[in-house]
Amino acid sequence: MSTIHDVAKAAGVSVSTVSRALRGLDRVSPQTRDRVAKAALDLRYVASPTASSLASGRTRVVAVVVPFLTRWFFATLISGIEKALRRQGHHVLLVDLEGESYDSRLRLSQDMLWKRVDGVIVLNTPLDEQEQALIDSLGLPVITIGNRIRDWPCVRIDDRAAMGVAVRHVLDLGHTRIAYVGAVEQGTSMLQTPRERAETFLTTLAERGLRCPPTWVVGSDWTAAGAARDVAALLRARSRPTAVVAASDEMAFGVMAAARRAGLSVPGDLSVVGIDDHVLAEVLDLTTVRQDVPHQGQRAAELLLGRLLDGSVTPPPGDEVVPVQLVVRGSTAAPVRAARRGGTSRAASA
Amino acid sequence: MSTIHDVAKAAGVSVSTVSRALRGLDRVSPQTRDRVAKAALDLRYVASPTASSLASGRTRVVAVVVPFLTRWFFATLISGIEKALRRQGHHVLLVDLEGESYDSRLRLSQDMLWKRVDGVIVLNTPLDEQEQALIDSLGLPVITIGNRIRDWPCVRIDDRAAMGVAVRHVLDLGHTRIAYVGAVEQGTSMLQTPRERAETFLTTLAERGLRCPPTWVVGSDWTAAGAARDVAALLRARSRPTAVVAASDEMAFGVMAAARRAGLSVPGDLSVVGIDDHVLAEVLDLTTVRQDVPHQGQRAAELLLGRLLDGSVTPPPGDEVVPVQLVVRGSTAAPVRAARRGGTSRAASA
DNA sequence: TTGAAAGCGGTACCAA
DNA sequence: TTGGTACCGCTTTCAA
Repeated sequence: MSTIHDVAKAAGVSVSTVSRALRGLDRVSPQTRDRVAKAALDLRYVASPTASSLASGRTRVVAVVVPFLTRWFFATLISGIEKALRRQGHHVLLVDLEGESYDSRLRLSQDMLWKRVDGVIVLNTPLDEQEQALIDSLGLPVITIGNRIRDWPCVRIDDRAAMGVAVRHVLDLGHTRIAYVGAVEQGTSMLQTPRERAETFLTTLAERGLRCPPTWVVGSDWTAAGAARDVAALLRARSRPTAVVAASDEMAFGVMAAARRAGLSVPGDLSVVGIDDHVLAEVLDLTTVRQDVPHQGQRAAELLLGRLLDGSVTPPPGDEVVPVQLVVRGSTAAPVRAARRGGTSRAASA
Repeated sequence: MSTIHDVAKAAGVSVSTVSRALRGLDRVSPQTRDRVAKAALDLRYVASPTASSLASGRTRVVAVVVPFLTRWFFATLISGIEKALRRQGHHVLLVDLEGESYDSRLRLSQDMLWKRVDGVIVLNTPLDEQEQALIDSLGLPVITIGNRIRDWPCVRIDDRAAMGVAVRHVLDLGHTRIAYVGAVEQGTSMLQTPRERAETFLTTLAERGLRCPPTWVVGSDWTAAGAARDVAALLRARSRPTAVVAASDEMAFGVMAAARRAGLSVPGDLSVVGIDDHVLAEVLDLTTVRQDVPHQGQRAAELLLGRLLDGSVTPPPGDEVVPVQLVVRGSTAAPVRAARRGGTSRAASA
């Protein structure tokens, strides 16, 4: 492949001129610019990103830090980020923190970032003090998504508002016996989303003068399979809820599956509502609170690029909160009278 | 941050020695090595990857080319790749080819790869001649996953065998009225997987002396929602199949949803089988043919690393074919007698 | 076993 | 508007 020197020679100018001309800087005459452009094209010249990076100190690469990426939510975010970055000639370096076990994730280390990226986007991951200090010491700008970390700009939905919408939806349908899936033991996770959603579930019930027995607030690993396991007992109990609010659509899928296995029909015997509008929510006919995931990725990328491309761009004053919207589908309905009896009305299908 | 010169000064040696010592090359005395290591540690020195790349010509970055990454299959592959690469100090640069519309994907271009990565892993994407020539001219080693491209090593399952297993499963249950979802119009896609699975569906039926009416082989965009749309008419017809074979689990989910909407029970009125063992397959109780997706990503990464780390490693002789396995769950059962009547037994839930 | 020095391929400052 | 030329920070001969 050809270098900048080849282009300079072919165009009959110096390498400095080639560099300026190709990057669109001013102080290059139109004729010169054309000549250089033509020479570059002829030689199929593309500047070595590694050389430019070394010389300029900018890599045009952004690290996207994810707790794991096999989940629809993260993959979709990344897709949105990638597209927005690419539009500005930037690239995504994936940093997957998923460790061997569920809780032991990898730690962000210097060699993942140092001189490798110009900025960082952190997806729904709480970073510890050391990791935050590392990023600071490297002088990297950061945007977070979903989970706030100190004063770094954050793109997110209002988790409390979203949960409020979900809960009020089933309340408005007339439900009073409502369970919750997605609670996380206090201190187990530093994530705001599980905590805020769970809290809001309880406070929203309280606003209507309702209370929920502790056993009806069940923890979960936030997977569909986990949620199905976790609510199974609840649904087979003599006294069972008429509605389940899940903190995410994936868990809601698990709840619907568990209901079916317990011989309960949805929404006849049990209403189920989630949050996200997962790609499968429509086909599985799940009522949910939609959030625009690709958009959040895009916005995070744009905010970061704003700082990267124009250092003078002031960091946005507060978080960027993206609106949510209730999407009513077939998994919720008004409760049937006398729903207090056990759920044994119909045989399970399997 | 400190540079190699700082370390050299601190250790009282030359930069060349630091370079050798830190990279574990021989011809460095143990004492010197220790001294350098200590100095590097003290200074929190991490070599600038951009500088090493420029000097060495190696970036320790691998491009992972995906048609889109919001699908479980791709996200899971990437996760497997990332972990395997990281173990060897390599990184993933994401190249998402998803374009604005479904068919108009981005083309691989020189500036995505040139001097940016040491190798390429292509996930289930057919590259055109130009793109192949580009990679050749850049001298990059390539591993493909799922879809074979010329003689580049490919990690994949045997699509024909997998489909054979799925079809024979429903045949063995006694089904004779079997439909298929996931056909792709000839020439529309250069992908081998859709073609081979569809072909094998038909030939496997033929082996048992069965034939399938053309209208029972339905095309699809390979999404759950698409499949649900595409089979809806089929399931409401007077004369309907007792089983549907879907070319992927996501489509199978769509078929199950469509069945439910048509008032058909699964597997009572309709058996459904897919391929993949999607993360949601278990909870949705779908019978499927499992493939180990993370493993395929891992193997592809390992094959590539073999060539990257030791140029003398001979490229593997043929494709690396990963085994599949039938996983029988609750979505398949023997057909009920007189299943020929229309599906109107039960009201849809929504 | 160690050190000196010439690149790697650009960028950016300064002079012309 | 252009060209000359020090770097950017590390790798890699080649000598010592």
